[in-house]
Amino acid sequence: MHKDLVFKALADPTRRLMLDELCERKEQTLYELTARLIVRHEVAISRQALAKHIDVLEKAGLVSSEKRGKYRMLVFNDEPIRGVMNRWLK
Amino acid sequence: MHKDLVFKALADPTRRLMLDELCERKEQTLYELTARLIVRHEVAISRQALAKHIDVLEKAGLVSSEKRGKYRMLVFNDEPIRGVMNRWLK
DNA sequence: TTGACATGCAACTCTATTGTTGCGTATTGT
DNA sequence: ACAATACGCAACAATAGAGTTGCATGTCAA
Repeated sequence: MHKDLVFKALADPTRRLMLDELCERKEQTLYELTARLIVRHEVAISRQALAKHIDVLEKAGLVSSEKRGKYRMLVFNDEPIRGVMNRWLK
Repeated sequence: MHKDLVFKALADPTRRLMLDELCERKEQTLYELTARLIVRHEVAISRQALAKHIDVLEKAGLVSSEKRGKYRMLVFNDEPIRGVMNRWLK
């Protein structure tokens, strides 16, 4: 878990929204997540753009994915978030 | 305190180093900070570049500055950091 | 088997970010 | 007064980031 990647991943507001959504419903397909972001959060973005964001989140360890048939299941993981801010808090 | 700005500010490794240094010694001039980053942390960067980073940190509320004569005193503020990650932790 | 569907991959554009250089200004010590 | 010092401002270059489009691949249901 590289902290650089975690901070980078959290820097984008769309990715933070994706984490919000995945935190609420831990297991979703990329298709579900895309639909939810567009409908519920009014994110005007393409599926491919969201797939790129997922890659960034995955490299940071914040999301893990598993191929199930034609679906890609996404699972949120809060472990990288725990403790990254502690260095500045007394 | 806009969380967008906080996450953006924390996305850059040089800025995180600056926060580390300012967290350790709460009050420094921009000149002191520059010298310390170059000598102690081997950051190869110009004073102007660091001044820009300070602007970003200031807009995020992570650093406040005060003009004292020809010096610009920098003070670290951890308040924006507290609680920004809570949304994803149960 | 064939068509619809969910996803993967690659090239491209556009913009923001990071960094530099050069010059200007205000303050301080001698 | 004058030189050194600490900083501010603006223009520019280089890179990375976010998003799009187009097409390919693999899976499932009829």
